[in-house]
Amino acid sequence: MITNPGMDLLKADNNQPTAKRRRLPPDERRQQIVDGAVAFFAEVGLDGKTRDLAKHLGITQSLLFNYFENKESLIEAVYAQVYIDRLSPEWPHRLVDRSVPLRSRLLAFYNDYSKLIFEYAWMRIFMFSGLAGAELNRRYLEHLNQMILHPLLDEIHAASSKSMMPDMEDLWNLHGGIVYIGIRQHIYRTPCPDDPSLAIEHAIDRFLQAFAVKLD
Amino acid sequence: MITNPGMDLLKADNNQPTAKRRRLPPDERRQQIVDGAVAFFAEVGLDGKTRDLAKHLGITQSLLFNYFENKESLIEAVYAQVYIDRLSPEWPHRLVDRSVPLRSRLLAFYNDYSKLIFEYAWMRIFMFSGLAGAELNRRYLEHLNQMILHPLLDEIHAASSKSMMPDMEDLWNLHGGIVYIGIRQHIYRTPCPDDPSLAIEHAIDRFLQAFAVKLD
DNA sequence: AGCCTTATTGATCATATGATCTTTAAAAGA
DNA sequence: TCTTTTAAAGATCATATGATCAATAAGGCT
Repeated sequence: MITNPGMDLLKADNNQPTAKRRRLPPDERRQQIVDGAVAFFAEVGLDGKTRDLAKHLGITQSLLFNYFENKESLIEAVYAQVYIDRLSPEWPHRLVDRSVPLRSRLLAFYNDYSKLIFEYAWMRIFMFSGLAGAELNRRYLEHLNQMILHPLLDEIHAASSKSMMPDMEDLWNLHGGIVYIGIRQHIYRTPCPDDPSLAIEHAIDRFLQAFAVKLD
Repeated sequence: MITNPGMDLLKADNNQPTAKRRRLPPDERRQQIVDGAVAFFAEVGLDGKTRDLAKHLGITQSLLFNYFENKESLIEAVYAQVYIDRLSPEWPHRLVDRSVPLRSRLLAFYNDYSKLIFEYAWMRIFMFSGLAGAELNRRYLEHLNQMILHPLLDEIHAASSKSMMPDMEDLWNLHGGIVYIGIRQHIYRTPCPDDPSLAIEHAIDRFLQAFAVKLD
């Protein structure tokens, strides 16, 4: 990586000889550390080293421990920052609002949801913590199951022909096919459509068509 | 974890006071180390410590460096073991064999493929190495794309009605929805069907139905 | 049984890493 | 301007970790 004199801030390898010591209000500094930690751990994983994070932030390593008791509690703060309010509380209601066509509700939800999760930091930290066995992931997925997918299944049942009814596993398949776009993009870094909304729309339409829900 | 006097071999915390030193032929020992390393790194990630691996294997840490120059080359061997021959070379031919109904080919392929990849070590090491940015992953996915998905798209085009033709992104959606079962199972360790073949069958049928391929 | 080869061990090194603590200086108030 | 507070830096510690190497003993051979 070549040192770029124009973009000094937030670069990992900050070669600035004497970056003047800056005093920030504790809350502000703490938030800066958490934001930096989210980006940093999303990049290198939760085993990332505190010295590297500090360099990335342009502060000393010891300062981190002024704001967090230990590395574990720093990662807790990262989790909190990333997981909090991912699932907008209005969706459980909007999804069952039958004054809106089911297809529209599904499209609106997944376009909204994909904007939230198809994000570098979220996608990767979710995967890192999942691999690490974090209870948080299972809680999140259970919450998604209860608050979103289960109500959604009822809605599709209500709208589908009696001969072909989806079960929860079918719905997870729809969900997984959509989420997989984000995995390809941010985990595998493989070529992906810039805008996933068309692929999402097609996936939803195929799903509804299979259960004889009319596409209006 | 309780020490179980019956199952002494391969336990991580091997409390056996004096496990007699055993001499193995180098090839055999090397293979034992690779196998253990696959299981170990799949469990804890590629940042797993060599001392822990050695304990897991019931050998000394220094012995590892007798068989591998350094940790990196050990991980290379793990990659090789896990990635080699995952994609059976006969599939590119079987998938385009039009003497067999398309649906049957798809079902056969994904039932076969899912058996290969819905495996703890494969799934997790693929994800760990993907997150680490390993070039191997992209190469694998590109290979999958060229050898499997692209021919498959042609087959579906040949069998589908002219009005609705899937594109590559649709096919990735089918693929992703299926792979996601393995992710739920082995990455998130979330409740999953014991046998994924029914879910796979349904996903394939929905897909084919959407493109007016007759389900015989 | 005794010897020889070499697989395996145990001790050890250099560096990396999380964490602590004393010292320094930025910014606010008098 | 001087003082005071405390955010931030710098030095340092204890342990962890990848890697090395001389010493040991398992197992084959005569």
